Amino acid sequence: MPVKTKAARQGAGPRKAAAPVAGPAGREMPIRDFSRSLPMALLRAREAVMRHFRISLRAHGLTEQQWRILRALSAIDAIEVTELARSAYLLGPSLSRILRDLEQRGLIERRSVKTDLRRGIVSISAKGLSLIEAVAPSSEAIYGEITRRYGAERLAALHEMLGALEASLADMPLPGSVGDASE
Amino acid sequence: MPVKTKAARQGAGPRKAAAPVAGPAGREMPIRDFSRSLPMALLRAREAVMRHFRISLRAHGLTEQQWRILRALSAIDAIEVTELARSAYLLGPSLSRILRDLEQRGLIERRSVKTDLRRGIVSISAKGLSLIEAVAPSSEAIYGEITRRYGAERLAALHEMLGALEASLADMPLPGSVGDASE
DNA sequence: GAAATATGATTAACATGTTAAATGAAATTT
DNA sequence: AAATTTCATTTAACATGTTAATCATATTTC
Repeated sequence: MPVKTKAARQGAGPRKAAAPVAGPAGREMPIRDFSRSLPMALLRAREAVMRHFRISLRAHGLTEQQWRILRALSAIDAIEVTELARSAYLLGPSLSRILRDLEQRGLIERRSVKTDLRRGIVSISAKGLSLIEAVAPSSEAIYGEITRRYGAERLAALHEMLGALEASLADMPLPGSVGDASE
Repeated sequence: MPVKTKAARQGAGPRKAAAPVAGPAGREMPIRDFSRSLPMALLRAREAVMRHFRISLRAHGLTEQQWRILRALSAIDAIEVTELARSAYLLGPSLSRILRDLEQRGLIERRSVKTDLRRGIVSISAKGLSLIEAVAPSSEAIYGEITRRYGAERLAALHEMLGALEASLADMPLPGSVGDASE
């Protein structure tokens, strides 16, 4: 019988050192454990929220990203592709693919700027607006229930802290820029 | 049943657009704007953090998910695939693909449980451990700088709030379960 | 005003997220 | 024991994330 392989449930232990210490496997653990990983905590929290919306969106034939785009478009008359990418927080290539699909489905409309043929302009169609109005109620209901469970004030505080985190790192230099001669 | 299907009461917060109001385009905005979207806020915060780590990982030929797996494996002697999926927070199919790749690269080792040939056992190899030790320093440095900028206490508080959010929604019924006859 | 450069958008290539289905093995039922 | 069901894992199919390359149009430079 091999070692007890059920040591996977980390996180409850009092081990907190950032320096290498002996782990359950007897090896040195060069880094903090998962429970202290910020990206992981953000990912888990986001997934806990999103799995509720995903079901609702899927019932309407929309992915999360498609919904973000339609939502962004519903708030304005028209917008350039680059601007839309920022607004919906998508990378260019993803947006490009999704717009192609949404256009084929008749949910959006496209044209180009006459003074600069490189730029594309996107707007939501009547059909797209209808779809949003069809999805919005359940989406709002889910958001309401989440707010009720977590608490409106706590939710507002979380929003503030997330925004502050983003702001804190906005001007943090990326590795590989100046000062890192390890390459 | 679970959620009140009427306009999610905005609670105490400064309500902005719980009910449809006219937006910049003159249309009705059926839902809250992006800046108040919790999934979006979590996504943006996570990306603000991850973009720093991604560069470092990429320099070592690793993706974020591959790193999560190696990290989880480094803390234990061996682990079953299903358990590893929970530990690294990956879905089965993703894990399956990544393990195949990591094994071909010699970073992990696999075998199967003799008493149950369905189950696979995974462990990190010496080469995998070396890679972790090579990546860990810059990873820790990045984490340290993030902590310094955001503040250790604030970071701990954020962790707590994220965990609480996850816990709040753990038993929240998903749409489509009992009581929702809107389909 | 043509060549060089810069910019907006798309395409390409590969990795992962997500859901459904298939595969193979063990447990259960008949 | 054979048939069925359950379980662990993998494969399949499609959508997106990510980086690099491409294409067309604009701007700059000489």
